[in-house]
Amino acid sequence: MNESLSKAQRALIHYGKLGDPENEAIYQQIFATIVDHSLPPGTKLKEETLCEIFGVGRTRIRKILFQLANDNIVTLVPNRGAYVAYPSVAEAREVFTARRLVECHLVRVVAAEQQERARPLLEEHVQRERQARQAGDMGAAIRLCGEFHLLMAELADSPILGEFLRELISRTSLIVAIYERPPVHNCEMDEHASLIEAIAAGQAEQAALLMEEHLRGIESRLDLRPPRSQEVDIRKVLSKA
Amino acid sequence: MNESLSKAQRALIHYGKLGDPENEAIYQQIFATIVDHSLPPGTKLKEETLCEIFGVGRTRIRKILFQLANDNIVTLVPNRGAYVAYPSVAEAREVFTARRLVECHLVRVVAAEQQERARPLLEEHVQRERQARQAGDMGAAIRLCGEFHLLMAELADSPILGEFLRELISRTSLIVAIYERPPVHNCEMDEHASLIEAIAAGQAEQAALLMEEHLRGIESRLDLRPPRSQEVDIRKVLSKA
DNA sequence: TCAATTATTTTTGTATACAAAATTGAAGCG
DNA sequence: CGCTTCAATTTTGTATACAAAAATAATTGA
Repeated sequence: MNESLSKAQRALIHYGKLGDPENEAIYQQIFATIVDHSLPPGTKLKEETLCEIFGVGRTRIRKILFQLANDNIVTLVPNRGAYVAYPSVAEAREVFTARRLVECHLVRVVAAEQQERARPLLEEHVQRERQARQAGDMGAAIRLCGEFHLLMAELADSPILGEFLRELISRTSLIVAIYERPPVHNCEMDEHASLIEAIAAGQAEQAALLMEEHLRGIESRLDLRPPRSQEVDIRKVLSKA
Repeated sequence: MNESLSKAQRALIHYGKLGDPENEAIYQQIFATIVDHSLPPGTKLKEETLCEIFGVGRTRIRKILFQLANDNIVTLVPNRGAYVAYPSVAEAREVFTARRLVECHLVRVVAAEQQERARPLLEEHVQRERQARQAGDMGAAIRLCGEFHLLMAELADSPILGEFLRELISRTSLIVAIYERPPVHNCEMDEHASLIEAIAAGQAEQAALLMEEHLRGIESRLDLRPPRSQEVDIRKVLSKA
């Protein structure tokens, strides 16, 4: 067989991007730890340390860090190493803009085409999140809250937008970790509940509106004013003395 | 300094994702060759061969292939190697859906907020594309046509949506290579021209509409009927004899 | 004492050697 | 002649050794 395009190729055997299941597991573990705020933004991720933790060589850790960088939750600085990403205010704003665009679209599709399938799936999920929150497991709660939004892509049968949304949601976690104002309940549960109602009723526009408000609500509970700590003109500050 | 978050980190030194400029150049070269249809979908990309071509070790080629896989224009099959991606019909459809969503949004923003800045930039670009086409350099024409669409993200100052769009556009190139019907002029030049008019006039809704039609036009000139070569039920076909 | 410079250590980047898996080609059997 | 089985070859996956760069510590001279 001299043919360049093999059947296996067309069949699209999707193993996750890292090929090996063990690599995938390590990736997921680091990913989860970043997203649930256990590793705060800016944390240095030294290769050697990760090697020891997971008992693998540097090659594999390197591949995983590169993947995380592609997810935009890790920043790779040449010759300096990997850090948990620290999104800027501008990035934060655009993440929310993009989320509104994508999620309003998805929720509209789901409400229009998948009302019946949606309700049980979504309600079961909200239920699980409620339980995690009551049990005090905030890590799981954050993860489940993100997954709720990802379910829209699943229901709309939109893997490409889903993958993009997955990125946006994990970046949102970092943004919240950096810019949250003291008393923040990330995703209000009752907002999810009323969203489910609109979807199940097939009210696409109403659902889109609720999603829009929901996301604006999250954004508005952050402190995204431009002039943050850095950005100070040393000259002006010091010339007062 | 024991601090985990360094100043260099915050400053976000964006070197391209591959760190080294030489790696970036190799990446760009392979990327361009795939997108301009020199390497057709399904082509096997053997590591050793690429090493010889570019005179570098396998480690670096590997990183570059991994990056291309993240762009979704290369598929990595575990233990089998890298292939130029071969998007399915379903993927093709979703790429166009996502493009309509993103590009209509961007063009609306540009028409509403950047009318004055937009016209000269866009017209100069269309001009260059026209020249390439007349010179018969179809590779450059394809590239420039894609860049025209990317300019919207630039003008709208939306790097995140821009990066996503960059992916979608390069995937479109593969899709066109696979599913085009005989006489296809990829992006109609005059459609771009009327789009520029609407933008420069600040007619956001009109511009969005034109973009929508433009993208639907491209999609409609493809042959995206579901039952393609594979997908045949062997039993049914053979039981007739 | 403090700043600048140099030496040392640490950490990342790349090539390469070796192991594992897949492909190819050759026998062997029906 | 076609099909399976097994060996030989090719190709990918990973660890590791070494080079390059950055961070840290020590030294020197005002």
